[in-house]
Amino acid sequence: MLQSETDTQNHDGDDEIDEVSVAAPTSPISINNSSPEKISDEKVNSDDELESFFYHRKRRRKQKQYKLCKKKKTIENEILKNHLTPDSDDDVDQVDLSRGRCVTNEIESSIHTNSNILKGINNKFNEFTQQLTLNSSKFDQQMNHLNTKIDRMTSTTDINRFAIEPYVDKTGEKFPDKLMHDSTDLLGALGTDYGDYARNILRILYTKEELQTSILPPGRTHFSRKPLDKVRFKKFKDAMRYKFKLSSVNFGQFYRTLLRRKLTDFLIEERRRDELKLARQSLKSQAKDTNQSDIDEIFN
DNA sequence: CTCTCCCGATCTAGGGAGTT
DNA sequence: AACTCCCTAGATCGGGAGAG
Repeated sequence: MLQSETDTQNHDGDDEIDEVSVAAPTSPISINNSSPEKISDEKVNSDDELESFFYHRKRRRKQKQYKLCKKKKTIENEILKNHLTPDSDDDVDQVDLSRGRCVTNEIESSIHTNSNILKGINNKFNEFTQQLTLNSSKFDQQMNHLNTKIDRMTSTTDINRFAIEPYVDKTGEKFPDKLMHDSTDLLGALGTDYGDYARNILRILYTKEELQTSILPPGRTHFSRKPLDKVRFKKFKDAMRYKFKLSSVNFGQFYRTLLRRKLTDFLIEERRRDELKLARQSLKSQAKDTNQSDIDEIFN
């Protein structure tokens, strides 16, 4: 086919796909070849096999319709003829009339069966729709129950409190009551959860400038910022472990999975805090200035 | 309304594996 | 050996949520 030729010229990558689709053994062409119309169909261009297949089907349907039409027309003609020619034989008339009635009965019965089938389909469809509505409402109910359960669970669960549960020591290790840094007992510091406590300890162990300019240890050579002092960071880790009685084996995992992210965010916030404050203050002062100038303008 | 904490998305650089 | 690609870890940014 001309179109396919131009297609292959235009899209080299599609060649394989085209070949497959034409040479596929499941192609309807093989079925078509065994049809009674095979001889007449030999004239059809072999390139356009798919089209010829549909063409056969169309032709067969057309022929059927044509035959039906012809039959109908002859019957109608016969009936008409019988009506218009009263001289014809009465017996012959009766035979023709009965033939006509027979055909109309056939058509009526076929219409009847078709309408029955349609009714059946309609009923089935209605049943299906009802079932679907029922199921969806059941699903909605189940989802509502699930939501309620989740709400109840989350309301009674303190995520931060239970998050460290897997890392708590279960071997009965004895933890010290005090961990001094200068004159401050680190274990005496307070915090709403382990994240809050960690931030407070870092604020005790390091100066504001250190927190603003450093990153978490161990740091990397390609980072511009230096890591926090390692000795004090060891103290920080000890404080965390003693305070929450965490297992020495699992502490590394606790630090990596739960704590580190909070700490990096904390350090970044330490850097941003002052900038934000300054920005807010400047905005405020600007607003104040504009207000004052407005007032001055009014009075002048 | 402000401040703080937190999270998802994105950026950056190193390191390993595979290819030329 | 040089290069590219992909993965990983950590830093950073933007913005939402909640407490006070």
